[in-house]
Parts: sequence; structure tokens; C-alpha cells
Amino acid sequence: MNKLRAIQLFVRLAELGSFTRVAEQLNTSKSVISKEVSRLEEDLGVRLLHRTTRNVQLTHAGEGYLQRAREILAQLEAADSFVQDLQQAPRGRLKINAPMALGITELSRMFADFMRAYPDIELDIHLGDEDVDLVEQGFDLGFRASSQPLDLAYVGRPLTRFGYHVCAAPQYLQQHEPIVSVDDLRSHNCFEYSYFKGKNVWPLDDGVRIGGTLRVNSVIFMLTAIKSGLGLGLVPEFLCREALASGELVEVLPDARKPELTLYALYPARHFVPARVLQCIDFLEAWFLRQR
Amino acid sequence: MNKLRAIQLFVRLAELGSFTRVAEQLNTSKSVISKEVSRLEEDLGVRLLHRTTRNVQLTHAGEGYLQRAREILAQLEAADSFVQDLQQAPRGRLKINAPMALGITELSRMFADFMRAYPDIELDIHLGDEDVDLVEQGFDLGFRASSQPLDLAYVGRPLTRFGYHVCAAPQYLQQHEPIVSVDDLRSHNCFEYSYFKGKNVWPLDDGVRIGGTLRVNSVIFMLTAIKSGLGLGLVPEFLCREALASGELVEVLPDARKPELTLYALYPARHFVPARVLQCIDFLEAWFLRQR
DNA sequence: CCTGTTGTTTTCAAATTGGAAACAGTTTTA
DNA sequence: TAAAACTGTTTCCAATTTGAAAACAACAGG
Repeated sequence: MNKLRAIQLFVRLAELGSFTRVAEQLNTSKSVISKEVSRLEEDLGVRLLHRTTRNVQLTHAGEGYLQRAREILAQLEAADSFVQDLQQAPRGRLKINAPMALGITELSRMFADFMRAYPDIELDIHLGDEDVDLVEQGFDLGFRASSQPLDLAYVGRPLTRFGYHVCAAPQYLQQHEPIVSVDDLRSHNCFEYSYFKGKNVWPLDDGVRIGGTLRVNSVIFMLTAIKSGLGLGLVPEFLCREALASGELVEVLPDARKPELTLYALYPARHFVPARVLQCIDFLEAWFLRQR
Repeated sequence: MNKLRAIQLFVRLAELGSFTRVAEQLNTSKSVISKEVSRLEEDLGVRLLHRTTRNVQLTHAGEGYLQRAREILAQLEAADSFVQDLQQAPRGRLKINAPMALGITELSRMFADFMRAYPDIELDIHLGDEDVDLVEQGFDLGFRASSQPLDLAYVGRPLTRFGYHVCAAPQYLQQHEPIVSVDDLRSHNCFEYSYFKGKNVWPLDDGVRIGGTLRVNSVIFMLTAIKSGLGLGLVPEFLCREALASGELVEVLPDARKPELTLYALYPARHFVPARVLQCIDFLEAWFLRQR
């Protein structure tokens, strides 16, 4: 038995309350979880959990062990960070979460530079636009674009600000009615981004309810559709900058009032923040300053 | 790599200053020690020891890690013995309060099993349906059936849920008017349980005021009267289950809405709850889970 | 330049592990 | 009431990892 892993599994299990979910979250089979936790119980000679087919609940012994196990794992992590931070060049693994669109544009260039600067740091980058809990999923760092301040459980550092543009292909604009006011959008094919907070109301001036033939959870996908001349989209600046410069896309309603978002780097407010995380954030801040 | 064992080996190694001696002391080969410690260093990305052919000495990082590692191992050991002490064949007396009806049915079987499992625990069981103050009377544990959450001065663990049935003897039903609706009960001989919260209003559908020739503070007594064909009673499921199965009693108005009660195990929210109490509750929970 | 001792590496049989599938329960659904 | 859908556990076997011995490399001391 790998006792340390068994303990980690037990803690996870206590949090999620289900063998199946732990297995899913760790991309392994539930038999592994079951066997390892059973072995831990056997090793201790104590039942830590009551199992039923519907849920798992801690025994009294399990509750006591959980509390101590958490502490021990935290201390071990701190010990590891301690020795790693003594090294001159930071090393270790950084698990990072970022929005898809941002990840494959700005951040891909940024992290290429980062890897050059810190060749001993392993990056584990998860791109996705679903809401994730950084702590629960073990992320060291996350990127969020927001117009409001952020969750207090995290430390957030503003990196840069960016806006949106309403974009269309020149071809589309030729073939359709001209757009001179925000209200004209109502009669156009405006694409909707599924995760967009305003849903089908674009925050132009006082807001305009739009409609169209495409609703998709990827701005990249949407951008391709726009470039093909199929419709209009509200696209983050960093995504359309190139296409606007080259003339492949044209900005519509450049003078309409549009919101500005701030891009934050977030990290869990732990007791011991590993040096590599802080170092990475310093790098981020410097990098984005240089870009402007 | 078994990290925990690697850490243990590292600590031993730092103490003995020699791979060979660690191997000897643990009755294993030195290759194991060498490989495992190397793997730990690799995992951390940090050299913990300077090796020469003559002796082993800690690096700066190694010293820091050693100190933390010792602490972690000590805490782990403490956690292990903590749960094991909880488990240790507990002894002593458990003073327990339970409702009469429950005590002479379910609980009598449950505690028979418990006594087999923990032969060193003395049980002092007080059955009774009066309201008692557990703390004042020195009870370690009490059982309460309730539809609402419980007094905050106690810690309560839900054990099982059960319902009620309106029961009568077949003989009684033959000799009296048929009962097809809740309201029909008004004209029947419905027995009243003195401690019942609703007094003479049975909580069927929207409630029905009943009356009859027996009012008694023992459901067992009442059950005997019902079996004799003298009248109807509102009886907890666990009490009439057998009689219903054997046909000795028949359920009346099975489709009427009836309340469901949760059976709780209660113990005073003291600072130090004796291990035997916690142990007993774990046993209870497991037992009732198994029953279902 | 041996000799004895150190830690590391190699080797390969033996033990352990991990995932799929079968299984035994239970709850939910139709 | 039967079927479907989950639960956690167990079984099975290929794949990996482990461990002890032996070979090896490095070095101190005679």
C-alpha cells in the first residue's frame, strides 16, 4: 500500500462522498480507490467510513483521522515547497486553468516565453470555460476575465484590460443591410456565446437583444463562422486584433459604448504559496506590461 | 515511489549516516534504500544528501526537510494511534435511555448484537417514554423518534426512518362498519397513546379527531388490545411489522398520508465524549444500515 | 597497488498494481 | 412490479514495479 496516496484518497473521498466521483476526478478506476482505502483501514485496523450503495459517511474515527490527515498533507506540501524554494531556479509543477479562447491566443505565446525562462517548471495547463473550483481541483493558478472584483477565497492580480468588438466579414456587410445604429443589430444574424453572462443581450450602449442562427460555447468556433461571412459576433479584442488589422474582418459600430473586462490571475489563498507560483505571477505581470 | 516510506528512510538515513547501516537495521538490501531516497530527491527536484564513499551528510535543503519530515511522521503516528485508541476494546458502563416500545423490539435485538461485539461494555438500559434530561440523569446515550430536528444541547445522529400504520384485528373489522375514509374513524373505537404529541388527533391526511375506550401510555399494551379485536390503533411500523406479515393484524387506510419519523441517537454535547459512546454510535449506524 | 568499504547500477524473479468486467446490493424509473 | 441505473466490492490477469543479490565504480588506508 502507498499509505500517503491512500490518505490523499481518503481525504478526497470524505470531501466528495463517493468512490465513483473520486475515481472520475482522478481519472482512474473506482476499484483502485476502493482497494487503497480498504487497505488503509486494514492497516489502521479501524473502519473510517460507513458504506452504503447510495453514499459514504465518516465514522467517528474517520472524522478524527480526516482532520489530522488534512493537516499532515498540508504540512507535507509545505515541506516540499520549502526545499524546492531553496533552489535558485524554481522547479516543480504548475497546474493552470484558463479560458479556452485566451489560452490558445495570448496565453500560448506568454507561456512559451515562460517555459523558456523557467525550463525546470513543468506546466499542466487545462483550458476550458466551465466554472471550476481551483482548490478542489488542485489548480495552482487560474485566469478569469471579469468586470467585477473576484471571490475572496482567492488572491487575484489584475494583469491587463481588454474590450470587445462587434466584428463581421466584409463580404457579410456587402450582402446585408448597413448597420448604423445599435438597434439595427436586431435584424442581423448575431451569434451567441453560450457562456456569456448577458446571454442574448449584447452590452452595447444600453444593451440590445440579439438573435441569430448560431449559439456555441467556443469563441474560436464563432470567429471562424464570422470570417466565413455568416454573421456578426461580439468578440474579445485579443481574438480579433489580427483579423481586424489584416482586413479579414471589419469592426461594426466602433463608437458604441462597450464594457471593458479585466483579466485576473487567481491563486488559492493558501498558507504556503510555493515560490514558483509567485514567480509565475511576477512573470505574468511583467509580460503583460511589456505587451502594452 | 512510496513517498512516505522514502521519507522514513531519509530520516533514518540522516540519523545513521550510512545507507548500509539503514539497510542492516531494516533487514533489507542497500539497493532499496539507495533507490528510494534517490527517487525522493528526484521527486522534490532537490538533493537532500551529499554522498561520499566514507559518509553521508545532509545538504542545507536536507536539513530543513529532515526537521519537517520528523514532525510529519510524528503527527502521522499520532493520527494512527488516535483512531486506534478509539477502536481499542472499550470498557466501562453505558447508561442508555430509550422509548419502551422501541427498546423491547428493534433495540433489544440490536443490543444483543452489540454485547456480542463489545463484551467488556456494561449496559445499563432504562426504557421509558417520559421526557428525561439525559445530562441531568447521567445518560450517555438516548434514543428519540422525531419528525423535527432536535435539541441543540445534544448531538444527534439519524439512524433510520419509520412510519406508522393504522392497525386492527381482522375480527374487529368483520364486526364493525367498514372503514374507507379517514373520517370513518370518528365512529370507531380508536385507542389513544398518552404520550402522543397530537393527543387525540391522529395525523392522517389533514388530521382526524378520534375517540375510544382506551387511553394508555404503552404502545405494547395497546397492541395487545388491538390484537384481541377490541379496537384500532396508530402503531409504529417496527411494532406491527410482524403481526401484519402474519395476518394477525390488518392495516386500515394504507393510502392515507401519515407522518414519517426519524429515529435519532442522542448524546450530550460534552467536550470529551468517551470513546465507548462514539464507538457505540458507529455500531448503531452500521447496524441500522445493514438492516435496510 | 592491493584491500576493504562505501553507494550505485544492473538483473531478473517475485510481488504488487491497475483497469475491465463481473458481481451483489440498493434506489430509481417506467 | 419489473427493469434499469447506480453504488462499492471482488475477481482476474496483463503490466508494471519492487527487491535482493551480484556486479560495479569510487575512494581511503595500509
